[in-house]
Amino acid sequence: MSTEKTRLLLIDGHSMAYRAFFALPADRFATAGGQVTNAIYGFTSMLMKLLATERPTHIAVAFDLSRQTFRTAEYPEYKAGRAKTPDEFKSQVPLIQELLGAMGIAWLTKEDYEADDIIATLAREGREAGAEVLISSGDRDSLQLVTPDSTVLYPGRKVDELKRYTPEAVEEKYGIRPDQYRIVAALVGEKADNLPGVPGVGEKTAAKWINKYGSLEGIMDNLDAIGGKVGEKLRDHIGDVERNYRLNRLLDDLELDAGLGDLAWEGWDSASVNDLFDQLEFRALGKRLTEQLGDKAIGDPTAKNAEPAREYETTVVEADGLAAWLDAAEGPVAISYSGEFAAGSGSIDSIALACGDRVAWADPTQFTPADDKAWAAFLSDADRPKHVHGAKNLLWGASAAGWPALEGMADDVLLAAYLLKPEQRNFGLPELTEQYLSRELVTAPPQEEGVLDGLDEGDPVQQRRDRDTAGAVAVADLAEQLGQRLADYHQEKLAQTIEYPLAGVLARMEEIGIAADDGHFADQESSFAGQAKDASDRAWEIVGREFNMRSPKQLQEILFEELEMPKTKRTKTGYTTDADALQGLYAKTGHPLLEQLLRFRDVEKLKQIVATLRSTVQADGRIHTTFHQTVAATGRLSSSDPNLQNIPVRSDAGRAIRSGFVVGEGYDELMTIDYSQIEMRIMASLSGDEALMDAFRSGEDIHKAVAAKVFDTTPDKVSGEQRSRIKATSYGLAYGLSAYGLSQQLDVSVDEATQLREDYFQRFGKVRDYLENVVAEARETGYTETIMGRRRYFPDLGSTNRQRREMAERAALNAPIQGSAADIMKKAMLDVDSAIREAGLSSRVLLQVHDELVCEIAPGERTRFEKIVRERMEDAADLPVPLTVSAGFGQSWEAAAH
DNA sequence: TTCAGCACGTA
DNA sequence: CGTACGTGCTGAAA
Repeated sequence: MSTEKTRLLLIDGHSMAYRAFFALPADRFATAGGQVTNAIYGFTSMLMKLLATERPTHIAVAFDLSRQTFRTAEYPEYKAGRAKTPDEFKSQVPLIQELLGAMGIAWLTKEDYEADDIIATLAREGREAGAEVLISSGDRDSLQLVTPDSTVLYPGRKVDELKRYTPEAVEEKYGIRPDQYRIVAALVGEKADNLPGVPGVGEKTAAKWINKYGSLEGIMDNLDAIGGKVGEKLRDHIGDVERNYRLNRLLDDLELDAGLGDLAWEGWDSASVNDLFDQLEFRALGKRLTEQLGDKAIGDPTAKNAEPAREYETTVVEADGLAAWLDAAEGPVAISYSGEFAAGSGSIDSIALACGDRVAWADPTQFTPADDKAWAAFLSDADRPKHVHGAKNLLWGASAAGWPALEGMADDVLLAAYLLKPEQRNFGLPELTEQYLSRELVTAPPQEEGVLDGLDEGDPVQQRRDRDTAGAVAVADLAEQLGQRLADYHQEKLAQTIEYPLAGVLARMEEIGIAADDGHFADQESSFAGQAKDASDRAWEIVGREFNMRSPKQLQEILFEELEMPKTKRTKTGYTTDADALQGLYAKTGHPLLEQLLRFRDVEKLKQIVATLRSTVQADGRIHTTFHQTVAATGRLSSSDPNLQNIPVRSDAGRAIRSGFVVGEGYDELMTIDYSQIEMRIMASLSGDEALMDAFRSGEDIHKAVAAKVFDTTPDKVSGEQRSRIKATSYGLAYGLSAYGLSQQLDVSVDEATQLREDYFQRFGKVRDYLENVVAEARETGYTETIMGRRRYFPDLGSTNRQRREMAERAALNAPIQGSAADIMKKAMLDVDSAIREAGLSSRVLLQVHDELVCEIAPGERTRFEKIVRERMEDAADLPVPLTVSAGFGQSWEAAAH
């Protein structure tokens, strides 16, 4: 038997769970089935920390049963006026209790009493038994329980910070003894409990009185001696004080189902906890629990959750040995590799192959001619299925090494995982291994004696070998797992026909890059810099001193404090100084500073863009962006390093930057080709709205045609104003724009904007039905789908938080539209790619900007190439309205605009 | 050095 | 109080 002193930990379950609920974003914590888990996760996390740091021998968690208690019976207004407990929270409480069960921790409730009363009772029992008592509560009333043997852990400012209230700490903070805390609380009142105190009396005043008169009785006896306004208020509210004092006493003599003896903590049941963590889709917590509290585990904590690393034997391929290994490999081969990679290029110095339980490793830079031949034959054989995690780097490296084009890319687990959960942030191989295989990516598997002679663990070659062999095995297992899931969720076709082959197309586009005219960029950079300097000089002169025009903080001081301009829209930290607001201020005040600020912002931004672009021009004189296939939740691509999908186009000066993207040597010109109003066409098609589809079929200027229907006139009579309003309305619809938002954008009244929407839906009623239906269906199923079946999940649609819910509604309404457009463009890119190869053309696609392709045309191919791209784009989807594209040609991206 | 907040570029 | 992204700067925190 242990002789260690009893340490009793008492936790207010609701308060801890509630804190967790508000500290963690609900949308980031939900299972695939839609169960929100943020409170459970946060609660578990806090609990683990408490257990690990406090090491209690006995534990109990107390929960409130309902709002109705003996306190509400005595004073019905007690805790009235509190916001309704969100359903999202309520549904998590039983799971928390289930978790406590698995953790071997007792939890208690008591009809008619609050959790704090249970805690007070157990605390008294503990103290009487000579235990050291720790109380974790978010209710200040628990401070009355502090004694030399009872410490209250009260949440601090940060979520995971707990302040230890010992008698000394209470005294330091409030200037009174813990047993006097009830008097402070009674005098000051507790807003959260709807217990008003004495107006004007705070903790300081209360402490002063208590110290002067010793007790509440003492204060009551000397009511008339307390002078001033506060004295008067005290006398007016003394009834409230007495009531508060009565109600805030925690009862410590409840009859409970469990006593101290039942609270001994034996440890957590690893099998149950791991099962529950699996069910809740908590990946990292199990590991943390084992690390922090492995000694308190009952059963093997690693047994259930962590599948054992697969047994495999690594063959280090010797000279001329690759062919034999490959010949003996039957079925799919998983490939993992490493090397050095830059945008569009790379070199590979480590390759691991896994097939069943056979694993091979080789350094391809050491291949003999025979190995090279076998490797090339394997890579280019479409009948030898290959599995990878992220093909693009391999494709860059393959191309740089002169290997043939890769065929038979049967599975890319990176892309598969993205299709299953497009909103997930981290799709790294270690993460996926843990997520889908419930095991760690072991980088140093047990090795056969002698296999690794001459290599020590710190050797970089050895490290690559360990990492890649383990990686290849993980890829092989993941391919199986994810393949099944793709089938279950009907994402297989999308994976096989769109995402997997697209990776190859993107890798090539990245490798090719787009030619840059650095002389042009340099000229622009200095021109923008000069203009920025000028604007800045003038602004400083107007203000009378130098300041940093790039600093919103300094700007706010000058505009709103020194110049006392009217306040703009609030931000988290002050008032906005964005361009819209500055323009508004200029309209109101006409202050010359604002002109300079706006001009500065404008040219400074452009300068910065050009400077960034210049820094990314590679030795070949071209800019090689990276396209990301697993980032945008809707299915779009994104672009980075640099982002070539947000090069300015709206202003003249901005557009001039596009002149710096030019046709490369050996090519004739650039072509830009884009879909016209693709999202609106999709909206028309998906809604089946005849009027809107007609408008598109008419072939007229779509916004004019729509405006004519809304305003009940003919297209030729539509004014410019009418057209632009309708255009904004049409696009706004696909984003879930509110009447207020529309009014802001069009600078009209909300009434007018509302009317405009009404008129619009009057003529295009099915569009409204469709948009509403999308959201309703997503609420039912939990997800939306694009025309190609791409899914996106929306756990927040059931949120009780209005802002979150409405945000989810707008995103859900937009997802099928934006996502279908992305599907279509991806399909078009693949079709264009095959068609180019079939036709044997040298022209090529360089960039994709969502609905636009930028291409480089080889001499003499313009007509044929345009026809191919145009047709493949137009035919990429079979919609009830035509997909139309328009193209332009020129020596630069700007000149190729149309 | 890292991070949040702001601002702003595109479809 | 309009969806989807990426980048650079400031200023505070570490």
